[in-house]
Amino acid sequence: MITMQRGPQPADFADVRATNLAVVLRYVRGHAPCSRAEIAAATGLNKATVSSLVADLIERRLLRETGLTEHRIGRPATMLVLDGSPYAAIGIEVNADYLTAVAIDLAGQQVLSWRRSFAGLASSPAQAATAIAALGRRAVNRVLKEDRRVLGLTVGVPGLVSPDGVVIMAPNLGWRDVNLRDIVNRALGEPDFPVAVDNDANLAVLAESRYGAFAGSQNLIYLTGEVGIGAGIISDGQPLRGHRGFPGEIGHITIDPQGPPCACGRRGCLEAIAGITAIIARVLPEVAGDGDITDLQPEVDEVVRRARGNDPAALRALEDVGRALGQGVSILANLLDPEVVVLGGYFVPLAPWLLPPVEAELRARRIGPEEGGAKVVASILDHGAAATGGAATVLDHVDAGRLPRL
Amino acid sequence: MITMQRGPQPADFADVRATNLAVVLRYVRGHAPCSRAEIAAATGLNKATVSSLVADLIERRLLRETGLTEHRIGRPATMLVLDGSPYAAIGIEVNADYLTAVAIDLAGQQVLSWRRSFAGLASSPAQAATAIAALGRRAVNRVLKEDRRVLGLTVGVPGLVSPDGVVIMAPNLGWRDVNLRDIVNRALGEPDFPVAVDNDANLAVLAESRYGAFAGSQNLIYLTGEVGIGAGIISDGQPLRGHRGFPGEIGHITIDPQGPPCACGRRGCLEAIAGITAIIARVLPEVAGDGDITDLQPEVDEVVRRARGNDPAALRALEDVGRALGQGVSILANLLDPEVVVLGGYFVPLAPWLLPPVEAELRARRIGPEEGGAKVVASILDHGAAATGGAATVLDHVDAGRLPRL
DNA sequence: GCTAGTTTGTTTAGTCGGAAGACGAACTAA
DNA sequence: TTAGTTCGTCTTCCGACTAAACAAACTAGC
Repeated sequence: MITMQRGPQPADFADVRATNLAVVLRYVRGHAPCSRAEIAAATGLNKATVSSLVADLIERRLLRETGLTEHRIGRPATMLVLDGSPYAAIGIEVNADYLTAVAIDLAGQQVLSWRRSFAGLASSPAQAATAIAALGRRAVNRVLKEDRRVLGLTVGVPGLVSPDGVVIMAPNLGWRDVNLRDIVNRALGEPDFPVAVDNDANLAVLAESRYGAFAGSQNLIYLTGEVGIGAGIISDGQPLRGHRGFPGEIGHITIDPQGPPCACGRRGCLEAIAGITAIIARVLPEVAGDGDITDLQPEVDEVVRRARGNDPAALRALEDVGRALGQGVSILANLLDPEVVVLGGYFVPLAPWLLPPVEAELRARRIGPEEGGAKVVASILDHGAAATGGAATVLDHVDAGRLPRL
Repeated sequence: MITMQRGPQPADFADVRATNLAVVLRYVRGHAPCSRAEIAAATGLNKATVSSLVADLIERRLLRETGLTEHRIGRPATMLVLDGSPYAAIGIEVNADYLTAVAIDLAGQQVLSWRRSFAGLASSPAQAATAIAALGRRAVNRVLKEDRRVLGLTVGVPGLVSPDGVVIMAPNLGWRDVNLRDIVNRALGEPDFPVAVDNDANLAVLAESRYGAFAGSQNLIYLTGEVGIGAGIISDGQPLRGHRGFPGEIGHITIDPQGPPCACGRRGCLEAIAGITAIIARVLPEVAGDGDITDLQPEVDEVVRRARGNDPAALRALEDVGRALGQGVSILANLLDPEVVVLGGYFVPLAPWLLPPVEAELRARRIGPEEGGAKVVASILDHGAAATGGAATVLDHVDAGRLPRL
């Protein structure tokens, strides 16, 4: 099927070829190992065409033959698998308290995963970009040392990012109007692979739709459970982009007009109730108020410890938080009708206590029929979801037909 | 550009042809009258190809030559325009208090617009379907009498509609699990054109994106201001569908936990504050409470009269309603980043009093930068927006390359 | 009026890529 | 050994776009 974009975008043979190459590539991604005949039968493409396409993909080293089937009637089939090895895509995730770098090969195998601490708010954008570029350069070198070509590098940032890679604002990093893509691109020496910058929730939801528990879902939402709460939305299989590229700002929905004050100046925003700092302040009042944002993992661990120990105050607090979160999720579910809402970030370790009130709230506020309604689950990806998504977005271009030339 | 769907969807020459036919058709729709040479220059297609495509479209009577240019250097160009006349698409809108039928030709010209009263809640689904089919049959006959072929008929219903045309629930009609598409299709005698059923907000937003003040926008939201409040969403030029096909349920967001009770059992839902019956109850307490839903236009007219007369209670009530609506719009704007939110239905006559508080609330709750943020406007289409959208959705299939065979 | 220049749209030849079907290869079953 | 089955390639054909030449129809200017 050929679909239309806004402007006049005529199609020609190159498009047909690219489409069919991508069809074969994606079929093998999902059904490896498989034979040419199987691909032809499943896709409807002619056997000869599949042979030609596969030859092309093998020549580009995107596919590899991997032996014959045996003990079957008829001529044995030569099986095909993705050959991820010659290529890799890199994703880097910027957070208020740490950086993550991930590289995955074409087959989706993680070939690198690094985490280093990072003082986001304490760094100027230039310093931060230097740190990001340094991490990126190290990742690139590592990948090159393994004889892989780098297909692209995408940076995820918790904030509003314009389509051309300018960070319009990132409150938790203290940035405004930083052209991060250009800076990183220059710091990497204008490499021959594309450098992109995107919102962390957008990237995380992409990772979730590829490698999460509901991989393959066409309609899912990812909630970042970090200092702020943002939503990444995949609708009909495509990331929702919006007019300016700033969708997913759900953190400042008013949940309780009499609730705690929020940094935005209002009271009772979702973020002010269910953001991780708000949770910590509520459960661990004794450590709250020191203000500076460092790696919050120790505090989260302590919250988990208290909940595990059935500390009544902690349990009550988490139930309140879960109800608030459930209200937010209900709005998302009724408005966007997703198949699943994935809770990410620091919500993951707290999920055993958050999920029941979230689900109760969702049930109570559901408009549509029960069956098929939105499920809520905790992410099975770790904190590197946005970084993984950054790498996945690079692979998406390949899957969509932009094959790397040899 | 060829984009990918979920499954393996190979492309071949027919797809290329269909794509390019649609490219030409859509170019002429947007730039008529224009010449073949102009189309070739603008689209990048070869002149010979454009000639071939245009010949094809003329043979199908989708385009028409309309004379030559004069007084220009060089050979005069033969101008092309859309030839809407041989075809028409029909849309029917079901409301709690009336039915609307609209037919438009391929050029987007309205060729028919009827409104008849209809007792939605008082009718059984079978009776209602009979009424709908009767109206549809009359519209079809009228169109056929004008020597037009009917390309399709789409019915808009205020409720949850599954992709195969089953009305899962429509509270304001009292329907549950009604296979309206089959019923109407049978009542029309299994015609050779497709019959579809869709949610009214989905159709209205489509009409808005084609014929409204922001026609052509790729990211817009339409709020139905009827007895309930639903949202139709167009994102990246495509209607947002959701996992089950039930997006846009915004009416039961909690705006004020201490607000008036809602039919859903909670308090202070958006619909319970800003739905048209709630507005009437607030501004005209003396007429409220009679319960049965008839055509509400007289009551709305009275509300407008009082607001025009600067009745303080009415003005205060409308400002409160506007603020509540503004909260709902803010959630939409921050979550989906639309270019514009269009207020429809009974909100249109009340817009002069609703828009200022809505905009104030939106400004106060805006997360992203000011410039380019969501605008809020009243629809310039009348109550038949969903019907017009129903017809437009039929034309969309043509524009996407599914040309009618002669 | 005639010629040069310009623009339009068609014609012709060429290329590309997928479809259809024949065919050889390589296996199992009997 | 033979029949049957399946795989993958080869050959032929066709449809659709491109490129380039060309005819048609006009204006401008002498």
